[in-house]
Amino acid sequence: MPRIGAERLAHRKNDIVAAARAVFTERGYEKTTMIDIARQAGVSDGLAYRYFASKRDLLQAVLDEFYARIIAHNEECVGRAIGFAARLETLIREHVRLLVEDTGLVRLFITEVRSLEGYQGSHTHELNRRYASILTDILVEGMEQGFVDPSVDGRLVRDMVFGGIEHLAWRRILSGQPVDVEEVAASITNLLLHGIKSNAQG
Amino acid sequence: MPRIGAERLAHRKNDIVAAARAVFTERGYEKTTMIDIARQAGVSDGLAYRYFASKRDLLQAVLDEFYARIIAHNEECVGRAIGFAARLETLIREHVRLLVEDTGLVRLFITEVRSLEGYQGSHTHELNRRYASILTDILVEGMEQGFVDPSVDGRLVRDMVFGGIEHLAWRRILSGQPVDVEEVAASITNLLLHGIKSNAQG
Amino acid sequence: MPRIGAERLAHRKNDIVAAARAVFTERGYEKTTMIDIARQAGVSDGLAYRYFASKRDLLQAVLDEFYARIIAHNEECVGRAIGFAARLETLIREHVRLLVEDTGLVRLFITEVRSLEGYQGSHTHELNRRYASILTDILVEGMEQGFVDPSVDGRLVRDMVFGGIEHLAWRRILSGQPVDVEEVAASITNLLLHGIKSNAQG
Amino acid sequence: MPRIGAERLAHRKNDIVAAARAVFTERGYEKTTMIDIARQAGVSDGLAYRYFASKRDLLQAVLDEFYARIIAHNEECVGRAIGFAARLETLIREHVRLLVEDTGLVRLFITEVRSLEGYQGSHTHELNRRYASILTDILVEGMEQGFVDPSVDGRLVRDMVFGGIEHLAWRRILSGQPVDVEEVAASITNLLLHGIKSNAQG
DNA sequence: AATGAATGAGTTTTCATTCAT
DNA sequence: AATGAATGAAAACTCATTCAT
Repeated sequence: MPRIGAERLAHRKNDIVAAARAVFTERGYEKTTMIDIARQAGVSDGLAYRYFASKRDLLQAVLDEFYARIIAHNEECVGRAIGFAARLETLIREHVRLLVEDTGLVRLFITEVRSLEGYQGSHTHELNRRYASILTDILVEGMEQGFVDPSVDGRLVRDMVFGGIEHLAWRRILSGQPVDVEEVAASITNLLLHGIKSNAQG
Repeated sequence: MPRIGAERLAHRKNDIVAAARAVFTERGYEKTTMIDIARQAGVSDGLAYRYFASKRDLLQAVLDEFYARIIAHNEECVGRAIGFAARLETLIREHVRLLVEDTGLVRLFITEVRSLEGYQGSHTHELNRRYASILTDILVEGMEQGFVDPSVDGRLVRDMVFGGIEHLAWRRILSGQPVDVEEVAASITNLLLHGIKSNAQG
Repeated sequence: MPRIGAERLAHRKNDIVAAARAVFTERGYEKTTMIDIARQAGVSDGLAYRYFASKRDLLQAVLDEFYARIIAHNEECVGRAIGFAARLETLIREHVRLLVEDTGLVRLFITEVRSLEGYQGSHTHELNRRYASILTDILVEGMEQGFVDPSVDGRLVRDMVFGGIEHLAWRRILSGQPVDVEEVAASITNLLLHGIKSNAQG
Repeated sequence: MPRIGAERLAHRKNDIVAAARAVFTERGYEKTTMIDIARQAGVSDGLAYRYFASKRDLLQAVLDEFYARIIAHNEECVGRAIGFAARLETLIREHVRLLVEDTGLVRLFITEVRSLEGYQGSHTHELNRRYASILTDILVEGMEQGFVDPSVDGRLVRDMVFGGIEHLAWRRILSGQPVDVEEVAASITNLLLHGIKSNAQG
């Protein structure tokens, strides 16, 4: 007599992950209790353990879901853009948007994911790799088409783009100033393409 | 008649701060216990409380000491360099060196300092501001001398430099690959100055 | 679907309060630990915190329960007695009985309740007031009926009765001598009514 | 080379007892730390242990000194009064004064002395006995001279007087109202002598 | 499947007491 | 005699996790 189908089960599980995301991003991993999460999900704390073996696993699920979502989103956006410059700016724009709209999740990611034991080789690491490859692919294509200087180190660009935007997002968060996503993305793209050097001097 | 002078006292205090730095950077703030720190310092846990009123205070001390050290170091290095490009590369180089040599501390800083209650307007915030101004000053000077395009947003550059190097350091740490500080600094400086665009296309 | 009903819940809570009463009265508030109480109640220390937010709260609960019990008991006994003298003696008798049977609780009350922060205006204060008013009401009635000298200060009488019995109870406890409640109550009532002065001299 | 004589030694000891009295009475025994006491006495915390083997011993010393003082004071005052009624009122007056002026010490006494292990047969118990005997002696004398009804139980009177005044003092402390020592003493004496019964009815 | 009562190890912090100097 | 650094044994309280119902 299966009264509750796989559908309902998955639904419950999603509820719990959603609740965990909400509380983790608000309070941070350490300061969040399983009861906080359960209450937020409208279930008992015991039930969470039916779906997730530990608090850590729940974090993993939140992070994976986040990654999957942004990879899908950004891949799609970039796929729709045509040409090197447009693709690059699109990715930068969507990444800025992400950081600005999902700061809590990003912070959670940054502070926790890297301390996840066995990160190397983990599913999360693989997702991370895939996310990064969106940019890498754009750069490789750009190089092949002659838009990008062949001496440029793709990994360095990746660090500057993702690290720089992260830093920017935090600074804005702290100061409370709103961010104009389009404008900031344009500026970053421009900076990345041409650097800071004055043409007069160059 | 204190037989144990202020010297020994300060020494002990330094021992405890050093131990705290070591353990905090290895395990993170939340996962570190006062007993861990005390044991590392070779003292009892009770003694740590003679010098620091709380675990939080100890973190503050670690962070402040760190900031003071790097500000002094980088200001001095930059001060010795002559000319815009040299100054910029010097700062980037020293920042890379810092992140690579002190990754744990940087991570601690990033994950904890920003969640410090009352960060805005705090002593730490002021130190942060001062550290950032080293780069800002270089850029302003560079603009005045015509090396930097006037349309460049200094804060954006700051984000790209500090955020990018941070990201780079982390990636290297995770992968365990060694970093050639001089080479990486040169690459970053070059990237920052000229961007990624191919001259052939530009 | 809670399988363990409110009944069981209340039962547990009562167990813990009872255990707290036992240990507090034996060892005093400060010297009692939550583990002492939990062990006495046959539960873990963590569980006590499910029911009471703090050790202080547990004390409050013990005190309130005590007060409620004695107010109900004494009001009922006094209500059944007819006439001023009988009412007065009844209250004195029941108060003596209380002190003799519940000395530990009374001591707890005396030593702790008065140092309770925010005692003034608290629920406990209100209960205290109500307990005191049982005697006050008897005295007022006695005055109206001409049994009590109008110049008598009711509050003073209250102090003599409650304070005196308290003192007596303690002395007896220390010496370990049994107390004949009826006899002592009669003596106190007599003393209170007529004073110590010899009629021969009066 | 005895540089510091017994005199200075005794002086130090007195300083420490005085400091202990001040802090104990203000904060209570449990909440007072040895460092509080040492600081108040202007000495190091280690030194206190040269004079007193433990915190408990220090409490004992404070209590003994207090007892010795009030016994001497009250015995002297009572000794100067002439006649039963005057002696009785004098003792009551001085006891009220004591409670009102030294509330902290009295509270300390009440809350701590009775939990002193081995109170029975202790020096403090002996002092207590002696203090009580001041009143007993007055009553015995009063009986012999026909002022006091022979059926009166001296111990009961003692309880009413000491317990009653204690209760009164606390009530006043809590309410913050000032106490007119002379007036209150007169009222209590009157109540004790004549009781509350209306003459009209008696 | 679902609950939430129950556990107990772990955390920060305090403080009486000791002892090298 | 005097100091105060140092200890370590608690204590209050929290929370991930388990399990009877």
